[in-house]
Amino acid sequence: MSKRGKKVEEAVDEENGNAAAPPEAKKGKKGKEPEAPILYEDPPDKLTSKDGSAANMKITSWNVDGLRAWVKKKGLDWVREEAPDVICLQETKCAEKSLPKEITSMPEFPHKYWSGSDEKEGYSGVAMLCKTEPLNVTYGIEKEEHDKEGRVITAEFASFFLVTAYVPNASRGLVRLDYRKTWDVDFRAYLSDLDKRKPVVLCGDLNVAHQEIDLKNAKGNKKNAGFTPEEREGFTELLDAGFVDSFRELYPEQANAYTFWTYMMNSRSKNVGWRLDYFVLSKALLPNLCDNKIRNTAMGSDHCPITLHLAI
Amino acid sequence: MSKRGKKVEEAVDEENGNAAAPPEAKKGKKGKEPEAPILYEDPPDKLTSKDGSAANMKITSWNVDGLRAWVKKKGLDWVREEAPDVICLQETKCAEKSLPKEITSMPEFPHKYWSGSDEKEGYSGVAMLCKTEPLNVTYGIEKEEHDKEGRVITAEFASFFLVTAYVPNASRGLVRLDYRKTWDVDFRAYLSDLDKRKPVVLCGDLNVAHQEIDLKNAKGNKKNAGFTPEEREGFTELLDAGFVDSFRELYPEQANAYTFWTYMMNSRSKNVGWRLDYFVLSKALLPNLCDNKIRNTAMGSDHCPITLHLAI
DNA sequence: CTTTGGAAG
DNA sequence: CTTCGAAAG
Repeated sequence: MSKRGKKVEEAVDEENGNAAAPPEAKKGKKGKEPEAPILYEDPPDKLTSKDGSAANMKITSWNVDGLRAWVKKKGLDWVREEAPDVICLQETKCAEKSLPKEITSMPEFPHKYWSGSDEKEGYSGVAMLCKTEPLNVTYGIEKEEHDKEGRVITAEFASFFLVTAYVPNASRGLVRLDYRKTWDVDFRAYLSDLDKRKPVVLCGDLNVAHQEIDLKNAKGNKKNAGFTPEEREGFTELLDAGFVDSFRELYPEQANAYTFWTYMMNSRSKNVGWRLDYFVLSKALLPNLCDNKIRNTAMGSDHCPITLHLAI
Repeated sequence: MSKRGKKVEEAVDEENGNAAAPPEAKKGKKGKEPEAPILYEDPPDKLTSKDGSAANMKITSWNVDGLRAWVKKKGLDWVREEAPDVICLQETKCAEKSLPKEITSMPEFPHKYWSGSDEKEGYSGVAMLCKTEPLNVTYGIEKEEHDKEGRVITAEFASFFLVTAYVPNASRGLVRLDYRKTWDVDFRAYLSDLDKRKPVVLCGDLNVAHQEIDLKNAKGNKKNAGFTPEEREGFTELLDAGFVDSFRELYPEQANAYTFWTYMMNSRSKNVGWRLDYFVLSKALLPNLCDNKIRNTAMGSDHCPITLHLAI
């Protein structure tokens, strides 16, 4: 009577999902060859920019995959320890009135901004918590059709715009890839417009692994959400518009550095992951870039947090 | 954006639900008077019948409110300790193919019978596990319209029929009370027919508290599922058809003896409960009745198990 | 309050 | 595998 045997679910993942099951993992199941996982250890924080200026702005971004569950799993303790100036959260999946008071009352961040899905409760949603008050805060990307799912918050600071985004997933079977393409065009236009006014820091779950180096199983995922040519091209076009992927800028050859691992098939313990979370900077900010950390030991979500150090 | 603030839910319970919030509980909230709960301690098992015969048949019934969760909460450890000859389970909410192997492989009960809902997965469902093989086992009550929700299993033994039932809940707002009345009529006819052939032991969640003594908050629940005049009358009519409520037969004045406590409002710790689970016997079995225990210290569900001792 | 299957990731 | 809201109790 059950409609979801284990085998059925795994089959779906392998065909359509972004589960990232590598050939090795599948072999391991049948032929019994565990294969030692290739882990990634993030190096110590570099706290100076290229020209030697000291980092003085720390921004963290984390797709929490359900704010309430993440709070229960002590996500906020980690944030307190990390102590960024701004913490950006994606996939909060929580209406404002249902927010746990552990976070709404957090004194470390007196300035808190929330955006949730208008329609589906418990879907999407982003947040930005700041130590110091931004000059201005806006929601969405100024396009009606994109601004009903709580995906973008923009904060204006003295010398830059900070944009946090939860980019639409193209979904199983790529049923939402067409919409995603439209989003990519419009989002890029939005960022380019901002960039004309002040340099931009974009952070969040951009739901794409840009190059083969950015996920474990490139070969098997070319037709899966997050690694289609269309999504990858979208990211390339964003960079071509005058932005840089700060992690890749700093570590051009670093493989096995991921920010997301599906909960399925023990992917995280095997480091079968994807780099989906980014700090993308206006080129004008390159001199201010100190480091882009991947905090892959922080638990509480299927994504890990990333942290940007700027000297600004 | 959220549609379920705490206040809204409680209001629903108080108006329509069988939440059994007593006036005291409500007062306690506002006026701060905790009120010491009146607990019930089940007496030691009596293992002889009225005429002095020794108990030799032990039957346990438990509404597990989700077999899989109940197994995780060590319900089977309790069953092993109790060691009945037959264990009857209600609200298994589990298709046969999804049963945990901890129970399907249980060697103590080589003879296992399952009945699940044909339509809604994870809804209703009953089971009967036996040490010795019944002469015959049937499912349902021989009425098409009632037999699609996995509510009844009947096992024929040498000297009696054992019927386990999960009687339909009249539901919030009594939306299913009309159906329940039909059920009560047809179920009674089914039991009477069986009774013509051999005496009957009926056990399970009959989803009615018969008299005021059978729940904490009689006054407040007269319009709520489980204590409407119609449901109570249905039970009376069953007794009038030649059956006895074995617990009440043995303990006619015993108040505060309940088998169900809503998970809401800490009802169990306050013993704000209902007696919804019964062993109902054909009158012919009265000489065989030794005891009807209420195992209210057994945890793992919002119901507790009950155990019948027969000398037969 | 807690369980379940279903949508989504 | 895990989140969430929905239906049900």
